[in-house]
Amino acid sequence: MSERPPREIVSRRTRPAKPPLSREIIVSTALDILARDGLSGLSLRRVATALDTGAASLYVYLANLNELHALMLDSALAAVSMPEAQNGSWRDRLKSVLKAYLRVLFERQGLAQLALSQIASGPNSLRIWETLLGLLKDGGADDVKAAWGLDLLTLYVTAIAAEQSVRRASGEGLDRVRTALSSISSEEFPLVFAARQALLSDSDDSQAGWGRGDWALDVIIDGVVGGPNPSVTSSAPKKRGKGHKR
Amino acid sequence: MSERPPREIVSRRTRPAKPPLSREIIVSTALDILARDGLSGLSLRRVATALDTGAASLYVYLANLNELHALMLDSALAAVSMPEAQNGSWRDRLKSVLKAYLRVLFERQGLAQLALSQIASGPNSLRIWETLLGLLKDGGADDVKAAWGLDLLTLYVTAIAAEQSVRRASGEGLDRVRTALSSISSEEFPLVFAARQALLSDSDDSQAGWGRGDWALDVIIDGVVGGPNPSVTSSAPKKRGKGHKR
DNA sequence: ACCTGAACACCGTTCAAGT
DNA sequence: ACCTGAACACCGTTCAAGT
Repeated sequence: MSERPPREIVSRRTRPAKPPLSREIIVSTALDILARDGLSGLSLRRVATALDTGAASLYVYLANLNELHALMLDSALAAVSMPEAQNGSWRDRLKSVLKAYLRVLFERQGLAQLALSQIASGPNSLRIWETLLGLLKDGGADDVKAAWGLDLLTLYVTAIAAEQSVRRASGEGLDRVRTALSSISSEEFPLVFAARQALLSDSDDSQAGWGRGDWALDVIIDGVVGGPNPSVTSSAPKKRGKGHKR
Repeated sequence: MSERPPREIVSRRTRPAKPPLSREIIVSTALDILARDGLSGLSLRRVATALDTGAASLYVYLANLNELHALMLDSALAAVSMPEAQNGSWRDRLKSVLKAYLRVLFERQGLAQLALSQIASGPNSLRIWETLLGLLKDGGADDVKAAWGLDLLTLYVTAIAAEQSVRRASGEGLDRVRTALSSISSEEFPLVFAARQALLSDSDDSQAGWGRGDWALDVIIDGVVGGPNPSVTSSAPKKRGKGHKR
């Protein structure tokens, strides 16, 4: 009778039926971890732990860590909102998409780094590409120019976001520059010395790295839309007004 | 007499006096490993092994892996050659420096990734900055524009190099895009479908990602030098020739 | 001061074994 | 088919101990 102690009765509720694993759950859990701990805090083991399983279990749904990264990126890009059909000029709409893109990369620590090493090519990326190509063509770019412009603009936005969020994460980076700049001799590097204010202001317009970024977008858009072959307006960003020679 | 076996005589040459450790030796060894095995093959442990010591020994010379990365980057940038004083126009010289920069980042697997996460700020970076600022001012940029332009141009070059070398390393990335693009429905994404040729050609001009890159540099340079405030020539890349109104 | 081995707390990935 | 634990071959960094 007392051979074995009475069975311990444990409600199943204590450890509720785990939701079955799935790509989606894995990806969204990974994005949560990314948001909380940054890229360096993200690992398959941690994702697995958060899902109350072992790392090996994830390999049923993922080929490897790299694939998880790609899926995370595309999933996050779902949040890039497209402009309403006819809100403002093509240029305003183009910039608004690019800013939305930047904002998404910026909001999640480390997402931009993923974007740089991935070339997002999932469905959400395609949706963004389609929109950007359309807007560039609205601006007068031909097929080739639009394609190059798409690449240049997204690369730029991604690089901006990556540069700044890496610094946010590692901290040191910016300090290193600051000290390097503050200890410069005006004789050895006169121009750098003179420009050190402006050079530091780059990363200072905190929030979204904007202001300078807005200028840069205009610069690039102008170059893409106007450009080498003599066609279309080749005007400067805000208002140049004079030349629309053909 | 025969208590102990005769002392084994080993020439010191067999394991020659190790050269003393130093930052320089550590950095150059690390760069060798980077060149051979790429960024993913670089670790403090491997550097230590190559130097015939233990990883812990490196901490006398380095605060951490991050510092090693920064030192490696600046050391590699020593190879960026500056243009001879008066070879060609400021624009040609500017582009030649940027291309030299790109070439260096491109030659060593993984160096570009370091550059993105570091903001090179060692002596060699400063030398490059100084040169670029001078050339931009030669082109008519004011202080602020030159500083922004410096940042925009180096960021672009770094991003180009990083994007392509990551792909070279991970292989998968580009294939993923290729398959994604080839299976696109012309109904869902008509513009992407139409542009798929041009989109893929990006990364195809292998060697240095040039051609398209040359165009992009001109676009950016034009934007920086000409620009929002009405001054200077606001001309398109190759030859616009007409306006040098001031 | 410099170097070392061992330890700590992690990684991604594979594999045999369970259900 | 899906999940698991254990193992493999790695990491960066710290620390007590040696010279």
